[in-house]
Amino acid sequence: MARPRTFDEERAVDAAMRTFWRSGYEATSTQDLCEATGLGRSSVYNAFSSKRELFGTALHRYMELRTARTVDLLAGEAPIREKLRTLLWWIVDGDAEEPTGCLVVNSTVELAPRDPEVADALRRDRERRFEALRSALDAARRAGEIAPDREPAALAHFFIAAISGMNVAACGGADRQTLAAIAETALRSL
Amino acid sequence: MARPRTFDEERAVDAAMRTFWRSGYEATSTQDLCEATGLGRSSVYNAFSSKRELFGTALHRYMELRTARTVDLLAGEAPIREKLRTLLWWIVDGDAEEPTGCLVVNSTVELAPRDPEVADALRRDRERRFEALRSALDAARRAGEIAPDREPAALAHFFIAAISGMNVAACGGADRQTLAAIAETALRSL
DNA sequence: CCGATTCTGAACCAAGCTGTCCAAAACAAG
DNA sequence: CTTGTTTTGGACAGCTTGGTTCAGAATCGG
Repeated sequence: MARPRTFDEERAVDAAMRTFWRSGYEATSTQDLCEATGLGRSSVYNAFSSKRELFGTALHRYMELRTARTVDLLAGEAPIREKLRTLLWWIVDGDAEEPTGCLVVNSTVELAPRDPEVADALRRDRERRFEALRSALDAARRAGEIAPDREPAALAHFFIAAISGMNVAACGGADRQTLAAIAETALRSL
Repeated sequence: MARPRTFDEERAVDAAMRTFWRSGYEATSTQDLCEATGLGRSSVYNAFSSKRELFGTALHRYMELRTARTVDLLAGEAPIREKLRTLLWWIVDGDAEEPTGCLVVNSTVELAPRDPEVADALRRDRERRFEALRSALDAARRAGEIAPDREPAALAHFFIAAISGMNVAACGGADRQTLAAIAETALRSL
């Protein structure tokens, strides 16, 4: 009963996500978002209300994609060392199609300290990843894959931090070899 | 032979540094810088040329203070484990007077990917820290403090990444206990 | 005290920002 | 086709931004 949208909303969110990811929230103008999505201002504001709102949607999409993949991996059957190696090597071999680094890390640094809503969304996502890690590590400990004196929760926090650190290094232009060295060293704390 | 400045330039840089540190480069307006330093626009522009330039000076000052402290610590006589523990615990017990996190990490994430000059300054600082770490680790290995099969360079990269990761966690609101767990776990990779 | 020079505060500027508005176009349903 | 609703592009508005200008205050050497 009305004119239908001529663009794919999911594609638009995806384009916006990459733009925020590459340039950060503040350095991305609404003009940039229009160009990235290929939409006019009206369409963007009509569909997403505001830059803030669109950022929220984009961040949500990013977290959903990434965290779901991580949770799946950790819930699998492989030995814990292999799971964690896979996790860390996703960062070593980035994706040439995508921006360097990680939108979650970038947003934590740029926005979390001064935006409670973003901070909260990030915290929820982090807790999801933490739980997945902790429970996989706990299972591995019970299965005797890792020493019984290792604290799963501490290890989970540690791996989250190691992953953040690798993403910061990637933003700083670290080469594959450096990232690989970090990954392999981190794995030795198991 | 002319009117002297009525403000302390170093103090002004310090105030600007904290502002960039707390809010990021883009989110800090020149107005914010005037308020933080207590100077008028003319004075700021007369002394520091531009926002970019002032940021550069502030970042330089930050890196000099931090890295000098780190290099001193690592060049000291203490056992390597103790040195590294001190380094990591500087982050666990932050400084209530100062913003959370680390300006170097924040700038690496926000600016390095799109600003070659900043990226270069950050890279030089990182190399200084890397060298200090690597040489301390190498000395420790020769002294038998750590296993001979540990690669000092890999460990150095790893600790830099771990420190970055802890700073990201701090930005995300991690509590002392979490940061302590990360620090202690990282130390186990020695 | 004087002249040269520098600093400072406030007004000012152009450009870019986020967000709004509106008329026209495009469609679905009857 | 008509009617009703939504989308769309482009113009527009109000602010804020980083940066400049300039007149006058301040302070130095002489």
